[in-house]
Formats: sequence, structure tokens, C-alpha cells
Amino acid sequence: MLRISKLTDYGTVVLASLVDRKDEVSSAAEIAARTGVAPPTVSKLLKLLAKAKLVSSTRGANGGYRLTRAPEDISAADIVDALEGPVSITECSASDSHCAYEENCDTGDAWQRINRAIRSALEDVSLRDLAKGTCTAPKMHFGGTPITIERTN
Amino acid sequence: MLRISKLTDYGTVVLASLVDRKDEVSSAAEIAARTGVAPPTVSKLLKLLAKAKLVSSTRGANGGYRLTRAPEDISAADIVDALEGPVSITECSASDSHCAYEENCDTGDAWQRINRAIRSALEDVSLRDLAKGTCTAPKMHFGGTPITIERTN
DNA sequence: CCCAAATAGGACTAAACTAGTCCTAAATAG
DNA sequence: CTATTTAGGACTAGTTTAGTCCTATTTGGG
Repeated sequence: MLRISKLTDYGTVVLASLVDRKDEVSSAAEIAARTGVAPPTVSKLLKLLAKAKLVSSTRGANGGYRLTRAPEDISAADIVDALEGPVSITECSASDSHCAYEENCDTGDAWQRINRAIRSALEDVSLRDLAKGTCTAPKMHFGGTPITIERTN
Repeated sequence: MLRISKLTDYGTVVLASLVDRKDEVSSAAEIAARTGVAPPTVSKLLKLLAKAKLVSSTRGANGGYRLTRAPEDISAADIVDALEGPVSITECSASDSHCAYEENCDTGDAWQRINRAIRSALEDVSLRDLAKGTCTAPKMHFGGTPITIERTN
């Protein structure tokens, strides 16, 4: 029940690989090599993460990405929001959807309580916590062969 | 982020429609008429819910479904489990998957903390709570036209 | 005893979403 | 000026989800 997408999963791996490199930039290719995630996918992820301001980018030769904030200040909620959008547990509790029965709806309430609880759980875990190890991707295989994830600590 | 499936959403609507009918059985067709959810879908849902023992079924003429327990004793977690399976937030924290790096993995920890928090949020909300109103489905449309959900209370 | 009303179970189709790739443009260091 | 690297978006393939339908089984009632 209730899965985050693989992309988000990879996203944490990518971000985790930047945790101990606050002062240097890493190119998408380097990150791909380090994490074992396919280069085009890393690239896509970094673009999304840059748009969400979780990483900053430097263009041109010797360019690359770095975290914009300390790993302690990036929460799992930030990552999920960046990569999956702020969609909510039910259509009906998503901010931009409105159901025709809204006026006399009491249910939303219960779902929204659940929703808030989930959010706060996600907000309580920082990238630092997630980066303690980096097994998030593992069960994954690329082209049939299991990938190798390098630990960065 | 983190959506439950529409089927689960409809599932709560279906279950909610049984809340105040503890002593009679309702046929799938009746429930479909009451909730506005398409009959085959209702049927499918009820089979799954019956398999999970959230409803009991009576076959044959005048048969139908009823809740097996009081609405207070059915949690949102039960419903999600019944309709989506006990899948977890990451592949890696799902009970039956094992990643190659498990032995030296500390990350799972953080995700699993999130996972537990989500579960407990789901366990804290009962069908009774969810049934206070029944707008869960609404934003949905069938064949392009918005459906009408009858309130049962 | 037979028929109609129901559920059980599973096969199947279509639509939506996700993952992943690739191409072109713009920026920048040397 | 050229090689490197990000930005942005188009596109494809694969998977998953939603939804439908068919056949078998059970059971109440005429």
C-alpha cells in the first residue's frame, strides 16, 4: 500500500550522494557513476530537484550540482514534493481539486487527518537520516543485473 | 504524493454504505445503486473485501453482503491492506523483498520509521470516522459525467 | 424439482501513468 | 572557439490500474 515511486527512491540515492560534498559540484555523469543509477535518469532527477531548489546547478564546463541546504534541513517531504508533486492521499483532499459535494462532506476530514499525519512523518525525517546508509534503491536491477550502490560514508 | 488508488477510495464508499445496515444484507447491485459506483466495480471490490474478511457474503437468492465487525473496529489500514495489499512505502521496506545490501543498510531504518508512522495514522481512523460523510469518491466522473453519491445518513 | 437471484473466481481489455531515453539549445571555462 | 555541462522538453516503451465480462456455484422460492 502507498508506495513512493522508484524515481523518488532514486532521488534520495542521488541526494544522499551529495551529502558529504557540500563544497564541490558533481556532474550528473559523476553522480550516475557513483550511484549506479542510469545517467539519463540521474539527469532528469537533478533537473527536477533543481527546479524545486533542493540542489543548485552550475552550467558549463566543470559545472554540476550541489545541495542548496544542509542535509538536516532537507526533509523527506521536500524530496517527495519535488519528485511527485504535492498530490494528496485522496483526490478529494488534494489542494486543487474540488468535489461537488464539498459543502456537506465530513469524510474529507478523516482522510485529511491521515494526510497530515503522513506529512508530518515525512517532515520529521531529514536527508541526513536517509543518507545514513544508501540501500534505498537496491532491490532494483538495471537491465536484469543487480546494480551496485557505493556507500559514501 | 503518495496516493491511495481509486479502487481503495471507492472501497471506503462501498463500506460506508454498509455501516448503518448491520442486520440486513445488501446485494452488490443495491450497493452500486446506492453509491453510484459502477456495478462490476462494486462487485469486484466486495469480493476483495470478503476475502479480507471485512464483509461476509451470503450466496444465493436474497444473498448479499454485510460488515463482519462494528464500523469502529475496521480501520483505514484494514481497508488499504485489503485492497492494495500490505505493500510498503519503499520496495526495500516491504516484508517480502530483500535487498542485496541489507546487512549493512541503515537507511531502511529511516524509511521504516516513516512507514510505521503512516500505518499508525491509518490505524487510528475507523470506518465509522470515514463514514461520517461520503464524499470520498466525488471528484470522480463516470463516462465524463459527474456521479451522484447518495448520503446514507 | 426447477428457475431466478446472487456470489465466486478469474480472464480479459483499455486507459492511464511511470520510467527511461534522446535531442536540441544555452551557458561557461579554458 | 571548442569542449563540457546543464535546461528543457518531446517521445517511447513498459507496467500498473481500472473496469468489464463470462462461467460456475449456491440457495431461496414457486
